[in-house]
Amino acid sequence: MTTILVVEDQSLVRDAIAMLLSLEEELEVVGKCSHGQEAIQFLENNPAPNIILSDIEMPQMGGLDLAVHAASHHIASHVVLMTTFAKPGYIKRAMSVGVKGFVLKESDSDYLIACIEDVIAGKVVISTELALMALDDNNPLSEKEMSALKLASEGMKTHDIASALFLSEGTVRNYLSEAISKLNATNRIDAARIAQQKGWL
Amino acid sequence: MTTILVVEDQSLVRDAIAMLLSLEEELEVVGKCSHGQEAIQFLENNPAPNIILSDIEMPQMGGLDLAVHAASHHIASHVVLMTTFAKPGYIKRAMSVGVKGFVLKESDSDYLIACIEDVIAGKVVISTELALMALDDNNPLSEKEMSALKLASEGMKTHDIASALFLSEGTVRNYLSEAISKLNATNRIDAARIAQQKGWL
DNA sequence: CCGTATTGATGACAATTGTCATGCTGCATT
DNA sequence: AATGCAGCATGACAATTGTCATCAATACGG
Repeated sequence: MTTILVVEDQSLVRDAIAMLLSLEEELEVVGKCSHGQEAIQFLENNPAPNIILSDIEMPQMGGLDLAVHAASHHIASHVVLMTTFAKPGYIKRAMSVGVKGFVLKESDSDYLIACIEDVIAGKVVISTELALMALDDNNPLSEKEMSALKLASEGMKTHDIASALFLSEGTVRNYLSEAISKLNATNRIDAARIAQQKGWL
Repeated sequence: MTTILVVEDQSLVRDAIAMLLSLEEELEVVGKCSHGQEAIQFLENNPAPNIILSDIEMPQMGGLDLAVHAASHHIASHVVLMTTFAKPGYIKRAMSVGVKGFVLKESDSDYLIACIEDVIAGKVVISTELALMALDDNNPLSEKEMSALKLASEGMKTHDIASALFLSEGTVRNYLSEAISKLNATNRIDAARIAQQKGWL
């Protein structure tokens, strides 16, 4: 019997997927959480499930951060992530964090179940389409540029970004300028949009 | 027996919800479509189901347009819409188009099933929370301000926005300034973020 | 018909943002 | 050691963006 923890913020979807999985003979849903924080709570108070099936984009804490937590706390669960959008950056980050499976919500339910079985059997599952996309994903931004752009996308002014990153305003403006030019954007808003779309923030 | 057509673009979610519903004794899923166009095809070639359960945001054709089609073609189905975010504008439009139920994906599966039963029983179902939200939908932005903000959020420069809206640059800057102040934002990025979050763009 | 809000539109001015030239590392190549 | 290269950091300057006072046009109530 394979035990599964389902993490997904929309309860309708969470319930539906949990139901779908529990109809399978060899699968058992042992927990349902609505975001990463809740999942961590669950993991602290319960034996590790065989599979943690989590959405990526969630309020509070997303699936990638949950995977990081699981890895760093030596939790013996395989992590499988689901996502609506195929953002190359997500895939790379997921792989580097030891995620075992990556499923698009566009794919159908049979695929999800097959994926879980394969992961239990020791495989790492990711659709070829996604793998290719992750390969030619050459994020040109440096760490600093990304962090500056991230803060800018949240509406912070140059001055605030500068003090948050312990830099002078000029430096921040330079990073953003670099990002704008590397992404062929017209301004920081545009740059942030492009980077977010690729999953780089 | 109540017959249902499920319309939702993410197949994983579509399959899961269809499964969830068909576990109920008195419900029968007679069709699954991935967007409005497909649903219209289905309706042309099949008897009208009792319920059309559709997502709102979909590629090709969304749930609101599907509801319009159903109403104007005198299709004897009750339309129930699902949505991720509670955007007041959606609710108002849905009601004016004769939609019988409105369910957030945040709500749980029992609620969805209860909602379907109530709609079949002749009621119009919308959670109090949503109804109130639609009522005090105090969007402080004017049409012009919204359109300017929308374009700004896509990374356009003042100059481009001005020519797109046939205004002078000064006017555009003024609209954006108004929007920034009304939303207590620090700059246009921040304002766009806030407005988007409220579903005003 | 007249005051008086309200809304749309604008430019002057101030503040913020974007670009660029310039040093300064450290690191891999030659 | 010398060279080239990438990232980091900065300030000067130019361009864009935000604020504000102002002026029409329209609407409303007396």
